[in-house]
Amino acid sequence: MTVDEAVALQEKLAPQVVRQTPEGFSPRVAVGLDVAYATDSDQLAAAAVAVDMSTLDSVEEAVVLGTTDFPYVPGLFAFRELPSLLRAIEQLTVTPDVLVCDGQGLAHPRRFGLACHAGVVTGLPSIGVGKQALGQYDMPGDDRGDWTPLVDDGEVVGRALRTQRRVKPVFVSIGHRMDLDTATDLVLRLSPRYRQPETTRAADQAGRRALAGGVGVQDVAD
DNA sequence: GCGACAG
DNA sequence: ATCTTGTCGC
Repeated sequence: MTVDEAVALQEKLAPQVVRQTPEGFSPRVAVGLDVAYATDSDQLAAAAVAVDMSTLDSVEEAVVLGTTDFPYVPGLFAFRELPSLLRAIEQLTVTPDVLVCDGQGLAHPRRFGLACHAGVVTGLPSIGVGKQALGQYDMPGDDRGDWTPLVDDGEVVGRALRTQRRVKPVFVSIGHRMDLDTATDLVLRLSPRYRQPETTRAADQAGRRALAGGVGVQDVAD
């Protein structure tokens, strides 16, 4: 796929994003998505880790090895990571109630970041949690839970959210079948101790673990 | 036109 | 994203 085709696909799928959370949404299983890259090759490890929302324990993880077929282009991030991430999600035996992506959702120039793309193609609710913002924002207060709107082109596309006192904020935006308040609440619940959600941390670790040791997918359930 | 630009 | 251990601070 070319850059132009990728942009065209985003513009075509963006209208399909549902900015409303399903009735009675009460996720029991949140799935964290992240990709780790090898230093000396084009190999990557895409990880999908299912986390129990009540205990925040990992209940299952799937990692798939792949290669980078698409270069890193700001705005087209999903075309680099999503193909492998979808394969990882398929390996899970549990059904995700919500996907937690490492990157932006609606906070994207075409309102279709990785989290939106992942949500739309799977039909699952999803949210995006980025470490860097695409857009403008004022620094939120110092306390955990403090937030300010993330604005792009005059539109509120997400929030700069402080998940830990005096720690740099993360940038939350909706992916699909989700609203900002619910996404914010979810991210806070997933981040009781560290800056990033446990879902992202678990997926990050699973990914680099797979790149290091050749040992493949492990089910961490008892 | 120029720079900045999720991971 | 990746190169990387210990260390200062709450």
